[in-house]
Amino acid sequence: MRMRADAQRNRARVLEAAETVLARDGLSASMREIAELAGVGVGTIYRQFPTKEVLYQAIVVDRMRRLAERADELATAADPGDAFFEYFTTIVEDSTVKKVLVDALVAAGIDAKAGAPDIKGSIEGLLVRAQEAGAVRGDVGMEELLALLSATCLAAQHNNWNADLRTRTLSVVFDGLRPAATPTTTTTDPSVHKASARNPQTAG
Amino acid sequence: MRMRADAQRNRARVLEAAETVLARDGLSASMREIAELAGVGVGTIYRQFPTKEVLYQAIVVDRMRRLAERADELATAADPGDAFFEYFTTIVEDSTVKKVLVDALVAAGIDAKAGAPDIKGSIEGLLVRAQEAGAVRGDVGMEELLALLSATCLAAQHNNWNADLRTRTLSVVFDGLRPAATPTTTTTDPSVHKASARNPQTAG
DNA sequence: CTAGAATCGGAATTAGTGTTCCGCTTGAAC
DNA sequence: GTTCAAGCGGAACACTAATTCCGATTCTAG
Repeated sequence: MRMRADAQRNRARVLEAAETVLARDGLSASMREIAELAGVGVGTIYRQFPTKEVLYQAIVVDRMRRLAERADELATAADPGDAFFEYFTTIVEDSTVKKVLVDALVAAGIDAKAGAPDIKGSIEGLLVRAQEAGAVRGDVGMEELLALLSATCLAAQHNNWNADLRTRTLSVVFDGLRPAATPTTTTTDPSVHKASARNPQTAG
Repeated sequence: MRMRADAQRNRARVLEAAETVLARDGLSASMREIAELAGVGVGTIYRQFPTKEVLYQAIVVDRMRRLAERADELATAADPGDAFFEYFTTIVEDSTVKKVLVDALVAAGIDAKAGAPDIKGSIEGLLVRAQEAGAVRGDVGMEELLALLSATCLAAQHNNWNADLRTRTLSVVFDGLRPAATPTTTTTDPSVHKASARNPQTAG
């Protein structure tokens, strides 16, 4: 059975407002604020989403889906090393602004969460390819990778990293992720760090 | 003028209980719970600490002081590299259990906080010595270091890292912090990571 | 245009927090 | 032992936020 037209419109408004507010305030955002921004009463939200948590879920799952999609796209990139590090950077960049993402990414240990697409699998794809290409140490597992990803996202958001600090910090982490000898790269000068050579203009 | 004996006893109890509860729950811990654990009424807490924040401050400042002391101790260690990495590890270890520490470490951007000792200066001492000894890349600044420290503490606590994951994750970060060629160390085998060689039995 | 059900808005309810208040208790000075 | 101010406990208050409820409104089938 189809929804009434106004109900559909309101549902969309609520989702949009929730996305905005949750991005800014994370799980501590209030329903009232979302309702106000959406231009509806709180009751209207509850008609569509039985609890605050379900509303969050809806938004987080959507974000996760997009993230997983992005990972799958990058999985076919020409340079698996670049793809891997770009993906890592993108997520950390996002998390400065998207508080929910971080809360969610971390809160539930990234996986679990009913209905969430298999983002872990998608990321693992990137990792394995990057390792096969020799761009990432072979002895780094998914656990460490997710731990590092959580860590940087959490800090980036919590301390509001600026672009410069983000670049410098990730540069250290990325160097740690690379094989000790960086055998495949053409540069033999150890003072050249890939991470700092990345050009942010390619975003989107 | 001296405090009444029972007041002194209660103050100590409150501090101890607060330390415990805050360690577990961070800033979201409730005064009621602290009072209960301490075996006193909430009013008793407020007699000694005018607000929740002052109570937190007292505990955080104390922790910071101990942390700074530890850093100063390690600053005279024989091997500045070991000292630096050991210190980093210790703090991350602690933060799995001590939620306040992390909240505080991160919330205020580590410095500021009235009355807190100059922990930033102490840490910088360790960093500089480690860099002079060639154990840490010279181009790593305090900002990145604190960012990495925040990041790992935050994640360690939030995701409840176990000892194994902590070791493996820090191993990656530490490798990123070392100079590319690791020139000074006697070991030439790159698969040997100092971090994983640490023996946890020396705690306390 | 009208009926009537779906939907709405936002006041009321519920629950949890930090903080204040005040009658009762207790340490310690004499 | 007496005295009494310092100190105590925890009920009461003020506030905030999630959730419920219901009279008023709005869609849509006919």
